[in-house]
Amino acid sequence: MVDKNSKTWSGCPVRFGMSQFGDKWSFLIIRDLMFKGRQYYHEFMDAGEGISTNILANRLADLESNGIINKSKDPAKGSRFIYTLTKKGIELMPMMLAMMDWAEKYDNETEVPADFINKLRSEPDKLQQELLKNLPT
Amino acid sequence: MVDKNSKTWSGCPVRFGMSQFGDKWSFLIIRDLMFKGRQYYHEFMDAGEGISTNILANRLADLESNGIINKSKDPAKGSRFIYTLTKKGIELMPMMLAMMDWAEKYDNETEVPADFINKLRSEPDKLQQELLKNLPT
DNA sequence: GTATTTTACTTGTAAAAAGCAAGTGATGTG
DNA sequence: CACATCACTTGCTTTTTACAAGTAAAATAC
Repeated sequence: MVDKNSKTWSGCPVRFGMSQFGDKWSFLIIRDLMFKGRQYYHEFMDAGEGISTNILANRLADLESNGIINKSKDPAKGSRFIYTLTKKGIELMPMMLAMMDWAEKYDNETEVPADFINKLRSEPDKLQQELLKNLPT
Repeated sequence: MVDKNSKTWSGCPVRFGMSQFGDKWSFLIIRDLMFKGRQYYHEFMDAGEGISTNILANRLADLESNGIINKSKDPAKGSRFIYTLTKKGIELMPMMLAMMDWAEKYDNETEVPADFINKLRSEPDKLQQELLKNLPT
């Protein structure tokens, strides 16, 4: 029996994962950081998903609090912040790629480029290395 | 721009995935079916997670509607139903295993057996075959 | 054949979370 | 100094989740 009102839901990996990043907006933020090159609050806002400003702010705070993303002042422009994935966040990549692999099979209207999927299935480690290289640090 | 009020959120794999199974209770149901050998409504209720009956009923209906699980009458006892993963549901296993792999690193209180994790990392395909063999059909 | 139990829910309501629109404050620019 | 940019906060509404009680179909006991 777990105390479902506690925050971390330790013990079971699925339950723990859900408590750390397990709602759709968090998944989409991680997607944007990991694959879309987005790193500013306004870029998440402008991703076209329809998120509300208070929800975005809240999710970014949760992800930072859980150690999945890092928030720092933009040295070039002090009025904005740069969000990046931490090591803990970057290590979600295998799970994200597995989700994309699955979704490509079952979404009739997927927009994932065919060569991305081909590479994901034929050379997964190489694709992951390339994606990791593209991440800002 | 997507219509976030529509149900399927096609196009982006992460968004699509979230629309198909993307809330914590759905993940926990899939976990129970995939790894815990649970297949009846009362078994999900008794898993000790604290889910409400209307939420469980609603999530099972959604997962069935999305083609991820199958619901059928128990031939041995007509007053109950058997839930099983469909092919579409079973193919979520790589993602679930990747989530478990990640969680084992970051949950200080994980209860996953060490030999399960060792096998997941040293012989992932073999572990998956064994898990698949254990699933009811 | 009837009463009771089992199993899977449904219903009504309260609490919590999500979402909307407007507003605020720190920082930058002209 | 006025205005723009950027990242939120606030107050309120709507939706979802959770709680507790109730219902119906099927099985079991007698």
